[in-house]
Amino acid sequence: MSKILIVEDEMPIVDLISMGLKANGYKIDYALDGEVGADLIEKNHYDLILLDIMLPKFDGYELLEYAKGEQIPVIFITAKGELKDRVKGLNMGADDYIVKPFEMEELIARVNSLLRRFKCTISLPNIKINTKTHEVQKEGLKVSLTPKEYDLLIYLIENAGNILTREQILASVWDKEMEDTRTVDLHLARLRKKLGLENVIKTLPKVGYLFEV
Amino acid sequence: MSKILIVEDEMPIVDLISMGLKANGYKIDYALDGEVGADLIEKNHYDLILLDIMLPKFDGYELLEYAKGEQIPVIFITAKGELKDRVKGLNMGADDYIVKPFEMEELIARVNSLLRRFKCTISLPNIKINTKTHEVQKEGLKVSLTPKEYDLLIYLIENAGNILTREQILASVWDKEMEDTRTVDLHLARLRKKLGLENVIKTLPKVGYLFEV
DNA sequence: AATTTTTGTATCTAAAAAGTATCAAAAAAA
DNA sequence: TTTTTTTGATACTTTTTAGATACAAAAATT
Repeated sequence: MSKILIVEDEMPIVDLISMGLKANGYKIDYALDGEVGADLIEKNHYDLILLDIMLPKFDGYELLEYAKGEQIPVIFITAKGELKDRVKGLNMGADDYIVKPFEMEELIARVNSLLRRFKCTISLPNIKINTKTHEVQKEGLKVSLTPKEYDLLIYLIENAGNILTREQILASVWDKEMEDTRTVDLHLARLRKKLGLENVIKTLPKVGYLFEV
Repeated sequence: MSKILIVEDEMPIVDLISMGLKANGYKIDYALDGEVGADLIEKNHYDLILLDIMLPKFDGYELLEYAKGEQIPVIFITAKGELKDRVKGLNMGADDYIVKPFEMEELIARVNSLLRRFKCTISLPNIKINTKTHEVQKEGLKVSLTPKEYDLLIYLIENAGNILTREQILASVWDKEMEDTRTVDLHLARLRKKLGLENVIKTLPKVGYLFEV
């Protein structure tokens, strides 16, 4: 389920958008000003941001810059007539815009389309994964993973926040029963090393592993 | 995603066009005069050029000639009434024209249509393919591909950016089921060699191949 | 603190996969 | 038909990957 952040200072509009998107299966957070927005972006992972330009605290452009730094797709919300804003927004890297007042259908269509355009990438702090090409980047640099490593990584991410026993991992990634070798440990070690995940993949002694979110 | 070059000296118009096209998923570069335009064409690969006739440095016609040398489709932007220009432009090989001031919808429709129409030539960095005659050029020089090689190349391009397993390739290009020979590898190797695609067609061990975009 | 258990990791080898040269069959062209 | 071109099978080489083992380090237990 994709998570969307709405940054918009008019609560009625937030409600409206939020309602429409929730009905379409999206998970919504919102911020009423830029500061809270930046904060939320930093603390959470969003798949898309809906951004009003006219914001209290700091304006939409700053937030846009921030969001693009995180490579999150952004749809700009602009008032009618604010052509300048739209141009500036798109030039700064916004991926689409929508003009107030807008139809909910249109918004949803644009959100769906943009997510489709973007969704082939999983982003974690420092790490980016292109699920289409299996390309993995660490701090912008390509890291080449073997298929097993890649599978393991995806499995860990899918189960991020859950404790995984070696048996579970072995069963899911290797399709094997109980084994009494260091295989799982070994591959986890390689992942940790290659991607600098020493502090993200936690070892729970006598229990298993945990990919922290 | 197609890349479009706008060559136009009035920034507001550039902004306007740029905005409209970006929102439709095109990637945009622009040049404010003919010199920069020629430069960009030389350095990058564009799928289409939007070209104003009245340009500083050298005029649109020169640039048009240059663009047509590269076989890139061109839409001319003309001011109202300049019938002469339109005729001249079309005679010189422009593929379409649009009259200022124009509706964004119209421009987008024309761009879409022209790109569709021109799709009989596929251009990649260094490589040009005429899908009508099946002629393939590498750095301007004809490279003769066998039918299988050609089919394979087209298939790869159509699926550029996606991982293709040997099974998929075999199924699509050979219309065969699972095989346990080096056939696919062999043909890939021949393509790589003939077209210098060693670094474009990636091998993903244990997975398949990837034509990088 | 000493011991035991568990986990981390370096090294090495087997095996799997991919690259490629060669050659013969099949298809197309002459 | 003969010749040429295209296709693909085979065999061999090189590269990559997976995983076992052994030992070190860390954690848990006594």
